[in-house]
Amino acid sequence: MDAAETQKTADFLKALGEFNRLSLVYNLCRCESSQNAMCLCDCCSVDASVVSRHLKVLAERDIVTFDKVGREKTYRLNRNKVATQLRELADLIENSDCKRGNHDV
Amino acid sequence: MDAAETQKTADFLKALGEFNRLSLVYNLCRCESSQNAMCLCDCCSVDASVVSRHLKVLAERDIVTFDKVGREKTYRLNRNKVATQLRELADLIENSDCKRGNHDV
DNA sequence: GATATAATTGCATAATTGTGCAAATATGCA
DNA sequence: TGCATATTTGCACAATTATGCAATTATATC
Repeated sequence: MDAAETQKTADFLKALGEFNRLSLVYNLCRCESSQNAMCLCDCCSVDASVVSRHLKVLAERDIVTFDKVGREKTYRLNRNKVATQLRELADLIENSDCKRGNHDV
Repeated sequence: MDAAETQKTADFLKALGEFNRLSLVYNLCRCESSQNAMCLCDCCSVDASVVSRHLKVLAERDIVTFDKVGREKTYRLNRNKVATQLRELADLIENSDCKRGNHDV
């Protein structure tokens, strides 16, 4: 586990680990179709500019993806990608143990 | 998903989402036996007081547990608990979708 | 072109967080 | 008791981050 990899995982977790950003994720979680940013504003009582910045952070970590349609940006959650990353971390934490067999992590 | 629950999950992710703390977790990951704090200091180049504080944060979120043996505190990773929390989040993100069947989340 | 809406950006600021150092506390051992 | 080691805490400070507001950009519609 090199430092760059560790940093990347930390950044991913940090992106999810903020109240308003996690609220946005949960909000997108409940919707099959893409949601535009203004719609997402409703779920957290902060300025639209703040939502914009939080969505940018989530997009940078590939937690959400967006399409630009006209003047609107519609966001959707990268369900599989996020779930996979979380499960990989879970597996690593649960199974890696040099004393129990060195699962080459 | 109420606000308190969201905050709790965010705090858990935030605890893991910091470089030195995640390094400590990875370090504990590789060891079956408990490790004392001084030993854990080696994995990140920061002051012992900093390690102490990071371990406190991890303990507050129940990511690690410790035993006090003499003047030493030995820490071990709550593998199952952490892995379970991560997997539950993964499942929620991957499966919850009101339009696709409302998996009562 | 004029106007309205969606989203971003610049700026200032408040709040939080990570850090190191020195001192304090707790424990073990001679 | 005196000294060494492990850990925590108080304090100051640097760095990061979250936020709101105003201005700007981009696009749609009249």
